[in-house]
Amino acid sequence: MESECRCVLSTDSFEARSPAVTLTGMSDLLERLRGRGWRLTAQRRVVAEVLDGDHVHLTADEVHARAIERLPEISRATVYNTLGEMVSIGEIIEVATDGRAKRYDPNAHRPHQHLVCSGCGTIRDVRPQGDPLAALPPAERFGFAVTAAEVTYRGLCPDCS
Amino acid sequence: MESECRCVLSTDSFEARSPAVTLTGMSDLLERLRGRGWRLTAQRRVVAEVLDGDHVHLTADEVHARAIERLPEISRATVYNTLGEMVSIGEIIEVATDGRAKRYDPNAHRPHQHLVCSGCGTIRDVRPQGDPLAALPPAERFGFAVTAAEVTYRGLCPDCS
DNA sequence: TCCTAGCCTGGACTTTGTCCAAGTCAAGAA
DNA sequence: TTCTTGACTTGGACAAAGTCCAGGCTAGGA
Repeated sequence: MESECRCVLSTDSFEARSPAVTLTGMSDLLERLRGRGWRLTAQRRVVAEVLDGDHVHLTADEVHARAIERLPEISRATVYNTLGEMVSIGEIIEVATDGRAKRYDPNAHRPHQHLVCSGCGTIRDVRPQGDPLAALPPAERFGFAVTAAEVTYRGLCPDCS
Repeated sequence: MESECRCVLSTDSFEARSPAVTLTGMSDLLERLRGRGWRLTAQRRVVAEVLDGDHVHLTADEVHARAIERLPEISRATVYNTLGEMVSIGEIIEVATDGRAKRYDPNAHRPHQHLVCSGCGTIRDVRPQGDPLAALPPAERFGFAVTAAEVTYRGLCPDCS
């Protein structure tokens, strides 16, 4: 279901490794965090590493479980705090596709929507054509200042259908 | 967090409709439930009554609170069970707009989307133009059999902006 | 009126998320 | 390099939302 990320490197090796495509995004993230005056702790580094990749939509608990593999003493509270902070500064996106646990999407700097499998829950990032906001006529806005539209497409993935 | 917002007048005043319309919808629902072989208990009747109306998006707890006013001994478990059953047979819709408690929307037989105030949480039913599904090109479907698209518009309501 | 499958109840339990006091440490200053 | 300090982390308690279950109740058919 969840895309298994093969980039399981140690915390230390992380910033020293070659600039592979997936890593660029992460270095950018860590640099941006430092630029905001964040202290770069091992915990924050690990949370950022765990969230690296495309089509990554982990719950806080999943992030914690993967973080523990690299940094066994990291606490649940720290994972929640770090995720919350990253969301509040717009570095990652909170996704609520099922009314259960929130999921966290590191792909915050490229506008996209989500395609969810009704069978297994797999989520893919997708880019529909046009601007979904444009489909809402003024008469249907009830005086709201509408600024965003989130679309969740649903269906069965190849494995479930 | 729930609406301090005065733009949510009473449910009834909104579309200036006649009371008859409302009641018809409810009778229909109860009739449909009976038609499915449901035993019509006082508890189910009360849950259906509480959910009646336009732009109604209550949490399970809110449904329970209102149900208790009419039937003090109704239990939380019964409310959850009844809501779950109504959702599973398609008579009401589950809405997850904020990653907190699910909300329940009785307007299941008219296709619509939701407009949510980022300030106070108020939710309105809206009808965008066109079919949002059509905006997702085959190349972006990853082999999924896509069957539905849920759109959540966000912005500030007149009172919050 | 009686019977019984289906429904309801209260409470225990799980999952998800928040809060806090006390200890730890990253990074700038000396 | 060492020191200092305020930001960060920890573990545990707590809260909110939802699920499960044994036992009692009842709608509706016989």
